[in-house]
Amino acid sequence: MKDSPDISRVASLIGDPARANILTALMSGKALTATELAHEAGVTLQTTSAHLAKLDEGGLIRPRKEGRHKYFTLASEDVAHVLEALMGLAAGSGHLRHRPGPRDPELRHARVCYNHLAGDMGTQMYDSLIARGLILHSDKALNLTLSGRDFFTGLGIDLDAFPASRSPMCRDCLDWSERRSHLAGRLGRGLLAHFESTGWAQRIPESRVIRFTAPGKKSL
Amino acid sequence: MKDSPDISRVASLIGDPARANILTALMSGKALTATELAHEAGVTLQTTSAHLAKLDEGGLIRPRKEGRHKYFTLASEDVAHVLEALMGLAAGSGHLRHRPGPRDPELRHARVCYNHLAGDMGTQMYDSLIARGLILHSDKALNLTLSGRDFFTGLGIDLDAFPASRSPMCRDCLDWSERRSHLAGRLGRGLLAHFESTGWAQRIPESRVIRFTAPGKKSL
DNA sequence: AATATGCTTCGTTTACGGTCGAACTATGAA
DNA sequence: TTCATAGTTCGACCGTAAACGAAGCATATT
Repeated sequence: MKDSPDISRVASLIGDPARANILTALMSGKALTATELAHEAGVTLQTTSAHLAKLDEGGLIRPRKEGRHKYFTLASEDVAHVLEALMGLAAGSGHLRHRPGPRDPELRHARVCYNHLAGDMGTQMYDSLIARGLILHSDKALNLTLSGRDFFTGLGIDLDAFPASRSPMCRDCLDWSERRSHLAGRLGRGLLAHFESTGWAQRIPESRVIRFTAPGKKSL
Repeated sequence: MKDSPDISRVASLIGDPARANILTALMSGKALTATELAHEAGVTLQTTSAHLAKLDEGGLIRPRKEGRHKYFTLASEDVAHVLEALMGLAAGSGHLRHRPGPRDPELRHARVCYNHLAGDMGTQMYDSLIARGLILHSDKALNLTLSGRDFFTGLGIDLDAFPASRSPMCRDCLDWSERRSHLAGRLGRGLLAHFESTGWAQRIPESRVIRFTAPGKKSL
């Protein structure tokens, strides 16, 4: 009767509106403080503190103390993956009670999904990388090819400089808006960081929208 | 402030223990009646009826009236995908309060995940199919190759006989136990059905365990 | 030291939702 | 028709947890 992992614990954590807002805000990949998250969630700091404690205890977020601030990030890419999948369901199954405001088309076009590029631009880039043989779907997961390695180093991206965390180099993540894969993983994060540092793209503050500049559009 | 789809609605639906049990039971892919689900969930029929109404209203399950019975199934593969992803989080993030009972290793070895094969056997089969060039990762998704088409028809599986639903022919779905991809989609369902009809495998009643017979093990 | 800022803990209130008993509807069997 | 089984609806109860005010720590800044 109790054979599968206990879904309801995690799901009920995400199920509270305030906590869902917190997690959605953290999908940007930026580390946010408790007060910032309180503002995002629309509740006071006290209740936010309680929520953050529960999310931490549930393993969904990871705290980091820095001076008198406490920064929070999502605990892993798996969490981000689950959240995107849930957004897909929520967007599909009616109940999209956010009327398509002015920023919505921009969100579908290009947005940040836990520090990598998502939306229409994200899936286009993913397709292009596959078509040019720079990344490859091997047995189990996505892998970087040799020519891909050359390509990215030629672009001025130092692949070995990435922190050697346990997260894979390449990973696919599916969009709730496009319902197709885009590139995640260390390479996905590195690419977006590169776009920003070269001025090809910039994040719009207080949202997940990414806007590409004119020179940035020629990269495809 | 309200730019992404509303996650909390869906998540809170899954967040209730009784409903989570119901959804987990439906992961077997079999259509179950309200009373069966009530038994699964451990609550009375009245409350189950309320839960089922909410799950239906939320678009997670789909009812089907058959005589005086009412059968329920998951609404789509996307729902199953989200549930598996949640199981992955729940299994990873501590709190696996189901002590590894006798059936647990069997579950990790081979189980049914919304009518297709999952677990160790599932990912092995997936890898083997890819390695032999029978299915291919193209731009966006998984595709059946021509040689794959021949192979399966040679095996006695009539691909065109599958109901031409909107769900894709091939699809990858990731395991909570193996943390790797296995084959889903119409082909995945068809293969498992084929295994059962030829006597290579059989489902263990009242669980998601699949047990392979001796002749079935030679198929790899 | 003194003050300010960021966050946590405590205690209380409040409200929402899960639960079941009992009565009602619907479909099938005798 | 009558009885039985499957499911729904209603109403009331109850528990839990979300929310905030107020006070308590902790880490800066002056």
